[in-house]
Amino acid sequence: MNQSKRYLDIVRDLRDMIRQENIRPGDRIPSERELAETLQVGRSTIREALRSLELLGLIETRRGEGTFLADHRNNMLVEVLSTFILQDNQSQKDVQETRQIHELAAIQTICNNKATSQMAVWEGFRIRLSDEENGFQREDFVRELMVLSGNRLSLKIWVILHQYSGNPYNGTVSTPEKERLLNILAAIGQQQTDKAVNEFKTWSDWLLKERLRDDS
Amino acid sequence: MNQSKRYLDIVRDLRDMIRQENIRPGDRIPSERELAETLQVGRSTIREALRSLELLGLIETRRGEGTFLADHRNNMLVEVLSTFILQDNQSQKDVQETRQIHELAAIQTICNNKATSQMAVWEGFRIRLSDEENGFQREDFVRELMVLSGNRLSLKIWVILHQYSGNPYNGTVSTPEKERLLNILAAIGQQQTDKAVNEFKTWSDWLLKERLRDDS
DNA sequence: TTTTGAAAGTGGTCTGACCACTCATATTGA
DNA sequence: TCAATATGAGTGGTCAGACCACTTTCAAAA
Repeated sequence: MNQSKRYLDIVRDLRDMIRQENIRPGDRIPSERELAETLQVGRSTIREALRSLELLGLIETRRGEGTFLADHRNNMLVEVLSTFILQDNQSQKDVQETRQIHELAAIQTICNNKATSQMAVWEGFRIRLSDEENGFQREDFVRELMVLSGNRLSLKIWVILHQYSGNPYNGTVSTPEKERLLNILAAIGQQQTDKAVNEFKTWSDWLLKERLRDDS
Repeated sequence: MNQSKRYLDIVRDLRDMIRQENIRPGDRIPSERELAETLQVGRSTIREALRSLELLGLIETRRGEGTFLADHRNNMLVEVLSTFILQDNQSQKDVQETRQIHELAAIQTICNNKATSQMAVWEGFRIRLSDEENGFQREDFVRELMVLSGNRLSLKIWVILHQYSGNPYNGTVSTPEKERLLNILAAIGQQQTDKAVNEFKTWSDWLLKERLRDDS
């Protein structure tokens, strides 16, 4: 009777359609008008369903082209949720802490895995650090850690938190920092997990303190 | 130039409005027509934004009554996402991993803090575990960990991931589990951080494996 | 006083109309 | 012939207006 929320049915129908026709990420799904015709509902109802799925990052729409099943690797779910979740108390401390949680977990994962701990990219960082000329971007290093940890969700969350943190790794390393970073890189290469984690934490905490001092 | 997606702006506007006017969960937000008038957009655009937020479980609409800010208990989000996203093993793995990252960080924080590690609530868990009659809900324990870690952002992320994970801690502990948990509780009480973390990880991993076996 | 029912307000849906944009194709110009 | 251009079909983005179904309110009727 009161089956309110027809757009929810549409969401279901879409899911089934995607399943049945084996539509894969990146593929195009029928146009809004076509779906409205097929499912016998108004176009606005179709759009409500599609917009919902879009906000969830499940589909992607391109004006003039069509609607596509999204590669959920880049979904905005986390972003949307964060903007809502972080509304009340802008507890910067929580954000910083949580960001670091993900970073430490990443470096731990990397150390515990022989393949990732021995990657050439670390040697590359070492060289760039030793090169006096070359400005070493902190963020490149940390982002590499997050990427190589292999956890895409964690990476996505980190990116958001990193932005919220006011890009704490922005800028190039100072001379006293270089030694610290070389230590971390060495620990990674030798799979000394605890040492790498601790050194990183020390560096990260120190950096944060510096930044606070600069602001005031 | 024209940034498409007006409804995304609406989402932002709504967030700001909710924040500014201090609208709390359960409170009513302006009607669709009112919002359309205020924000100078068509009602259908407003609806697209609202429907998106509804699917996320952030608002709740009742025909004839209005739209309300939701309590964060809605699990439609989980249902929809699990049917769309979680088919992918890698994603599933990422979610589980990320959830555990937050849990391990929480238990570590608790152990490192004398106040939280000595709280009476742990003694309460010990008693409940020893009591044969009393069914011990795993989830109560883990949620307590997350809450007492003091990081509200981490807690909120965890709640979401926990739902995504298919409530891995659902149910009561079996007899062989009790010893494991008692060990964890003991380690917490004695502030043996590493031990607590490792024991917890072992338990969590074991639980996950059990669950996978049950499913197949 | 209690009951009833009409009115106002709200979300749910549909229709039809434009607009802005993309892309494939036809047309034009060299 | 070939390249540049114009055009038209198709698509998502948005709007306005119209009903419908439902809830609440409150004044009129019993």
